[in-house]
Amino acid sequence: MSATPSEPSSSNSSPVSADSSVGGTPDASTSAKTAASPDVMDKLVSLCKRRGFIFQSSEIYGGAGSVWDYGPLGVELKRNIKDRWWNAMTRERDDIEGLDAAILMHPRTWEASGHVAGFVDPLVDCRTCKGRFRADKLEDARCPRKPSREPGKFEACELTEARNFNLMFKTHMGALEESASVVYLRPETAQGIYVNFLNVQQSMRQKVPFGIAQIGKAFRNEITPGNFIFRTREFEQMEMQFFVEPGTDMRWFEEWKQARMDWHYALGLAPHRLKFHQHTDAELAHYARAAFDVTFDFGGTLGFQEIEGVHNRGDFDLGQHQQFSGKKLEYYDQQQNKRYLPYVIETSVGADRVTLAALVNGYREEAVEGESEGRVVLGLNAAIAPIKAAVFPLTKKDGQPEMARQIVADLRDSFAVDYDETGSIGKRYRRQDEVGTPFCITVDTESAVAQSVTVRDRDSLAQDRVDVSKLRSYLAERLRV
RNA sequence: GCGGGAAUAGCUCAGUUGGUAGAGCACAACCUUGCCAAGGUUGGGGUCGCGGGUUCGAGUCCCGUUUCCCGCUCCA
Repeated sequence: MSATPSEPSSSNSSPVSADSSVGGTPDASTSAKTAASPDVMDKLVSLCKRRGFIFQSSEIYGGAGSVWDYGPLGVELKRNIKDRWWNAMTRERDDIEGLDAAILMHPRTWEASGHVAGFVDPLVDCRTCKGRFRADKLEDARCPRKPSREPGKFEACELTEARNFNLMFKTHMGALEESASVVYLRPETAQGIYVNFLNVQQSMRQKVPFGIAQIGKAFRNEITPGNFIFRTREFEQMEMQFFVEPGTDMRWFEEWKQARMDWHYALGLAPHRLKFHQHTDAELAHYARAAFDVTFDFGGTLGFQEIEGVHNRGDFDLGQHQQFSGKKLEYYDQQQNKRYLPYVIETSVGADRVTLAALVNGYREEAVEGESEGRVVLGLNAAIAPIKAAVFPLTKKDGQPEMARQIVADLRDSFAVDYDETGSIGKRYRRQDEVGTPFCITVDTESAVAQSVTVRDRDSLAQDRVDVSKLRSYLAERLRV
């Protein structure tokens, strides 16, 4: 987490100064076609399907609403992003512990969190005036068509039946549905952390300030899902809740704000596409004392949208759980000899949204000198690219395929590598460009004798001649970004 | 949830006043070439989103439904 806005991750910017032979540069501000073009999202959806990144769920049945499946390359990309987050949060720090809480939780959890109460209101719609009203407050409501009329009069309206709009998925725990208790699929992962606050603190002998990190699925019956994997009903969150002493919370809040933005820079997201959005008082959630979103410019009609939220939740959550469970959740500070309910600084990233941001950020179409059609490149940060290196025999003669396969066998324990011998060499390069593979290794006519291969860089198209014995270190050095 | 639009091969799309489905690209095999896509030959793929209806006959007309897109609405 050391990159700064002025120095984005190297793999995502041109390693050489912009050369006219490489039409567009990876810099979105100068590239002819970037995700700012309204059609780029469509092209990305198409590319993701064609190349095995993301498929619509249950497609053969006509598709399930607003859920998506990650294909072979998509799962690698997303996993790489999650691993990066996990390492930055837990492995590289002493003051954050990992957790994997269950999706199904005690139903009282959601009463305490406010999710049940906040969304039980039955609503009615009017087919005529398009108004929407709370069914239990109809007598106070007015038809927007006739605002001067008395409240509660709806003779011109055609009201629908009252419907519940709870965003939580509901199911039953227990085999017999009648006698089983209602449970919910968690609408956020955070509560699994709060209820385990003392378990983690005591078992790991942590002292406040410390954090708990978790990656997991969450579910919301969104009224308006859409925009590919941006808003889906099943999604994955990467959440870290940092517990601090009251009074120190705003300092930690600022620290985490910056740390999280730095993480996105280091991921390779273009600095000019990232910015904070501060929640206004009206936007602040019921639990929040302060909130900033990290927003990313997805281009087109989407524009800047939230990919992460950094919230100061105060002691709302621990306080609620303490009240609803009847169990003390206070932390005992031995040095100061005092008990208190810690405040919580929450950082909550949408894993799917960051994945989409990385795809949008990386997508570019470039002109190539001497060609009518250019190439499509997925300029992913090398560290998150699903395939790190592809190995090709230049020809199928002279034992080149065998040598190439041997290189694949030698590298695959450390890197995700791919072998391809079909089509022309140029076509194979293009195929790899399209899925963001940073390096292509080619076994050519000199390779057998010289015991060396060419390594071609995705962004610069430059080729290095590298000894086979040094391939591993050559790649390792360049993939550590 | 409301209004509008759309759905035909993996992708992008044709398909006439209803007459049993096509192209380009992609993909696979073989031949050829060999460092930046498109050479040659051959081939696999679609019950036209799904379900009804009208008709001798439906990709085409009608109804319903699902999914996606655009607006509105909603949004922890």
